[in-house]
Amino acid sequence: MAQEDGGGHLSDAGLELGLSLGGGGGGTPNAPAHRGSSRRLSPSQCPLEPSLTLSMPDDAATAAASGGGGAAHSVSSLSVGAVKRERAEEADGERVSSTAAGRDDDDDGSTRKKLRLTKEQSALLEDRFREHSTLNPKQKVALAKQLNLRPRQVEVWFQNRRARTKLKQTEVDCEFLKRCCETLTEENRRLQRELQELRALKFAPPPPSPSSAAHQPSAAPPPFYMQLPAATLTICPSCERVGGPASAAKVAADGTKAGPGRTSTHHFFNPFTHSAAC
DNA sequence: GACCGCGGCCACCTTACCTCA
DNA sequence: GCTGAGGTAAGGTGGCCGCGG
Repeated sequence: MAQEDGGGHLSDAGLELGLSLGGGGGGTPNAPAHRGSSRRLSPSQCPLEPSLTLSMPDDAATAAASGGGGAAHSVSSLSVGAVKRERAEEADGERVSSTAAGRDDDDDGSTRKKLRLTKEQSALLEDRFREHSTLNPKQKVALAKQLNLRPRQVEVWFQNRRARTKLKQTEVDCEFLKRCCETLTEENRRLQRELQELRALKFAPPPPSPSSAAHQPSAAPPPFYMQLPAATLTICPSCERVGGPASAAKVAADGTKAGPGRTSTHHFFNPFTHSAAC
């Protein structure tokens, strides 16, 4: 699939994330086709429902180097399906370690004890996460051994860490979209005012001198789309026009574009939903 | 080659526990 | 000491993919 990050790499506390708007994806050491690493966020996660997808950094190269893909499957994994085995073994007393919080002998099996990772363990896990947001089974086992934890704990930590990162990223994205929305609203208001002024001018008596007709909106700030990064101006897939607010503004200004049967021809390709209102 | 079952991994949601104000 | 909020380890579930029969 060889998906690329859609751009917008944001750094979050040193964590590089690929923010893929709509078609993103990356690579994981374990997944040859990078399955599941780029998922649509549920609407509940973002009130603006931009249908964002987030992707983790592309680790394809390192995956190849570290025996990812098929090789990863050859290593006996200790996850989910194996977790049951692992837990059964643990129930039999074959605990690797749960000494992280100094509570290693208090488990009667009925109550769930919360173990806290030590600072050193957390720091090392963070380091590894910065390198790769996912682990292949070999790395997992090695790291678990190094940290004196169970592989399952390392796996869970990475899962939770990814979730936290994604949540944080979602908040950032929502904030960005909110600002976009506000700016566009303001821009729309400004254009409406400008349109009203131009209409008033049209029906007004001709000006005595050209200089007085210089009712230039040049004092106005540059349109919003001029302030947008280039990545937000995308090509509409259906009509292959440059999308984004620029096209919408162009169409709005050029009334001839709207035919009899087409009330509005907005070539505003929304990069978040991949839907062009053409 | 298509189909099916299985194992593995992941995202996502939820729960339970811990810490702190 | 009690309480509520926030953080986080861990449990559970469903989906996707690769592999082998």
